[in-house]
Amino acid sequence: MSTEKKAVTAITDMDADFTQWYTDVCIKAELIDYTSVKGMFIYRPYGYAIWENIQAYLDKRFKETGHANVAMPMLIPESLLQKEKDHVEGFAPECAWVTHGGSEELEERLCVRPTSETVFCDHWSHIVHSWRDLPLLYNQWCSVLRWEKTSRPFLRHREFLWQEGHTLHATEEEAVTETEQMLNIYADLCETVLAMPVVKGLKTDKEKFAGAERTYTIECMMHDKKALQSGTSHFFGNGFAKAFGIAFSDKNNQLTAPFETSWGLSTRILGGIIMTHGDNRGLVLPPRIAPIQVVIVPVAQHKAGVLEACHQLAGQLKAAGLRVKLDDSDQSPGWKFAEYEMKGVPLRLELGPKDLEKNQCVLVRRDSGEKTFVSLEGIEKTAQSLLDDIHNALFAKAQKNLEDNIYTAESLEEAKAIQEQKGGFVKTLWCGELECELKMKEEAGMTSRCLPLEQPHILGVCPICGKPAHKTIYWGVAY
RNA sequence: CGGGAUGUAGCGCAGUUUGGUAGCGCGCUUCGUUCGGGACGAAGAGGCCGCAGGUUCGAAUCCUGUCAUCCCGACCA
Repeated sequence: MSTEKKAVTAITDMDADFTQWYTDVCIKAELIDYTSVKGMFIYRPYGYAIWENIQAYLDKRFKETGHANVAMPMLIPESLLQKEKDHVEGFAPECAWVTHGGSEELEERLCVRPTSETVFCDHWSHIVHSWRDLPLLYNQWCSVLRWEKTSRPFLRHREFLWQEGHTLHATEEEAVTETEQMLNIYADLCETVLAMPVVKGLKTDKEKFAGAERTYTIECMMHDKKALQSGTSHFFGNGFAKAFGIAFSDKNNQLTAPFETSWGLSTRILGGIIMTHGDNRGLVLPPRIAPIQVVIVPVAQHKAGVLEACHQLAGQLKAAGLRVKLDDSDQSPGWKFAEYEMKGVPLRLELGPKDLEKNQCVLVRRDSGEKTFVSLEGIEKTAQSLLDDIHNALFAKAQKNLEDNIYTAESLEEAKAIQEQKGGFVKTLWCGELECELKMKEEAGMTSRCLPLEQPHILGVCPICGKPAHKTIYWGVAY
C-alpha cells in the first residue's frame, strides 16, 4: 500500500475545506450525481434508500395522526398563483414556466409548482361546504421546482423531493395545534431517528414563509457551526382561504373562512445528516435510517467454511430485522473496510478463519472505530444493542456541538466578535424591529434563525437599537 | 445576477507559452497469485481535446464567439 495510491481516493480534509469535503462525501459515498442540467441531481440508489427510510418513518407518523396522501398536478396556471399577494411575490421570481404545448403557445402560461398551496386551495374551494367537511388533512410526496441561482447537492436543488402537508380547519385553535403537532413530528424524526438535536422556534416576519401568518422551524447545527433550517410548519390564518374563496357553513349556519396550515420537509435533510455526523473517513449514518446497518466482510473468503458461515450469519441477522449486506466481491478486505466507512455503514462485521475456530467475529463501530471480538452466540442482540449505542453516541456528540456553540451576546459588537471568532448561534434579546434584524445581517453577517419556543422571559434591551426588549432570538450563518 | 476558476478516456490531471495529428495515474476487462486496513504481476479495451466559426499545408495548442460546470458573494427548503 503506497501513500500515493491512498491519495487518489481520499476525500478532502473537513477542517481544511468543509465545502469540498461535503461535495466529496456526496459523490464518493454514491449518494448523488450531477446531471447535464444545473441544479438537477440524480439521487443514486444508496442516497435514495436513505430518503426512503425517512419517508417510511414520516409517512407512518402522518397516517397515525390522521393524514391521507394525495397527488396534485405539477403545473399551476399563472392566474391561480397570483391569488394570494404575498405568496406570488415570494415565489414568482424563482418559478419555471411552461409556455408551449408541443409547438403551440399556451393562452396562459403554467408554472411548474414551487409549492402547492394554491392548488390545494383551489381544489378545496370546490369541495368544502359544511363544517362536516372539516378538517381536511392532506399530504403529498412529490418534487417541486425552484429556479435557484446557485445549487449544491441536497442543500439547494432546483428540483427537490419533499413532502408537503396541507390541512384545513374550522377553528384557528385547531389549526395552530396542527401546526405545532407537525413541527414536533419533524423534531422527533431529527432527534430519535436521525440523531440530530434541534432548536424549535418561530421565524421572524422577515424569514417566514410567503403568505404565512406564522412559521415554525427546526434549526440544526452543522459540524462547521452553521445553521440548517431542517423543516418548517406554517400557520396561514384564513388569509389563503379568503383569497381563494374557501368558505363553509358552520354549526350556526354562518358562512365562515377556514384556517389553513402547511408543513414540509425535504431531501435537504440528507445534507444535514452528512454535515452533522460525517468525518474525515466519509459519511457516518445514523443506524435507524442507514440502508445497510451491518456490513459483513469475509476475510480470506476462499478458505473453507468462511463464506458459508458469513451467509448463515447474514441470514440470521436479517431474520432479526436488521438491514445487512454481505460483500463477497473479490476486493481485498482492506478495500472493503475503507469503502463501507466512506458509505457510513454503522457497523462492520469481520469474519475470518481465526474467528471460525473460536466461534466469534469482529464488530467495528463506524462512529468510534472501536473494535470488539464477540461471540457468534446471540449476535443479533449484540448487533442491535451496538446500533442503539451508536445512535445515542451520535446524538450526544451532536448535542454537545450544539450546546457548546450557543453563545449569549449583549451588544452588537459582541455578537459580531463571536460570529467572527467562534461561529455558532448567538443568543440575544430583540426588540422585534425589522430594522435591527437587517442591521445584524449587515454588521455581523448573521440572519435570525428563530425565536425559540422556550422563551426565558428576560427583560432587557435590544443589543442593536438599545430599546426595551423581551424576546430571545437566535442568530447564525445559515446554509 | 456580480467576482474567481475550469472544460483533454469513467475519474483526477499533463500537454497549450514555442501549431506537426494525444499522454500519465487511478478505475475498467481477462488470466494467475493474494486476502485481519484501500494487494501484486502480465496482457488488453477505452478519445469528434465542451461546441461553432476563423487563420494555416496542418489546430487540443493561435484568434473570435458561444455553451456548460464548479467555487465565493447577493436570494432561497
